[in-house]
Amino acid sequence: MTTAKKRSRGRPRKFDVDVGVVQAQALFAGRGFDTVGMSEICETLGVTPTSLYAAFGNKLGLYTRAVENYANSTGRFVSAALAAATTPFEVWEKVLRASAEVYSSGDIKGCMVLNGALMSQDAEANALVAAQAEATQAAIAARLAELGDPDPKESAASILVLMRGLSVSARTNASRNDLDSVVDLVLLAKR
Amino acid sequence: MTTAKKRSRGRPRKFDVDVGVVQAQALFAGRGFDTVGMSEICETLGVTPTSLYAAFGNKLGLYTRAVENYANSTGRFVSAALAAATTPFEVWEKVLRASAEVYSSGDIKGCMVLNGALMSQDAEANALVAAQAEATQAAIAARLAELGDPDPKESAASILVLMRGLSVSARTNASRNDLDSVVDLVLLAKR
DNA sequence: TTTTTTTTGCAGTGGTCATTACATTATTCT
DNA sequence: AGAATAATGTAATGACCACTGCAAAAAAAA
Repeated sequence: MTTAKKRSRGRPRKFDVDVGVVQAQALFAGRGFDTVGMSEICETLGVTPTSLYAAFGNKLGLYTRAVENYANSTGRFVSAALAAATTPFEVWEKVLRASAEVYSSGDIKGCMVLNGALMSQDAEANALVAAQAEATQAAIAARLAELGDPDPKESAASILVLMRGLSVSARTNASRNDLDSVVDLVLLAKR
Repeated sequence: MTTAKKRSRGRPRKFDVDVGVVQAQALFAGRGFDTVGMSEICETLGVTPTSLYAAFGNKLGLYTRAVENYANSTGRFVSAALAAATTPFEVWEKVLRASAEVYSSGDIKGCMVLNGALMSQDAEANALVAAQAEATQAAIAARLAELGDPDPKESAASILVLMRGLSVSARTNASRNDLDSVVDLVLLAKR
């Protein structure tokens, strides 16, 4: 669903907006909202502040695009896991296993949304990622309910607590094996 | 072990350094290293920048004192739990239950050390809390080894992943009950 | 009382932050 | 060609950042 680039009136853009969002996403995912400077983003994208603001409005606008893009790319693994699960247990299994894998792979560790909630003092930026996390939790609860879980809301809340642990640990120091061990342990209890 | 306040030469301090550390700790614990400004700390303590820098050197010096103070007060619950445990299972039980309780009580949710690692871009501040977290993990591993755990290092790593999940969740949105549910689940597996 | 030591208050340092005014340039529509 | 539109580059904006120079003030030591 890459945006169709139809030429409109006026001077053409020097840079690709979608590519810019992806580059900004990488910066924000790595260090959160506050500590990534607009000047740094400008350097990375090879664009002047004027152009950046013309394209995204302000920093929060760009961050919003970045979070949306994350949810629609990397973050898709959750809904994929939910779709693949055929029992409540499989929801736990597939979501947590995928989390451990996704969060510990690549050069930026952890989840942009879950980690982002801790990394900012900006109220609006926090609200953005908080809403995203809540939506994910709600989706998990809905799927669990569909599959007959007796207490889908509590289960979904627990899964999110565990995902946060995996995400933050991946970012700080934990190995892939450390994450898998925790998942194994939890699944042992749910079996 | 409150520092004995012996009068030395020179003009006396207008503020109590130990009290200042506690107040600064509250600010840092709530929002991390970067986003708490020295000017804000000055206002809170009722002190000018000059006095603050005379007392603590620089921002990192004050943060260091704050983290140390946290480790020696709130953070003591871990070593207390370790001392009370008489089996490897009890290490899991007492550490995780105490974590859920401590992290969800008070007005500042979560652990200053575990959350702090995510909240800063400053390399030295990060190294400080990372070292503190590693020390805690090592202490858990040592106690597990003492009590005959077959793989104390992996167990300690898992416990820290779970503690991070509890801490971050407490800070973002989770209820006490959400945290307890996860602990119950894990203990079920370890039983 | 005078000297020494330490902290204080005031006012600023250079630097970085997100954001923008202004004029210019490149494109499409008429 | 000429008007309309939307991007561009240059250069700056005020606000805030951690941090400090300097002189006055308050205590102990001489």
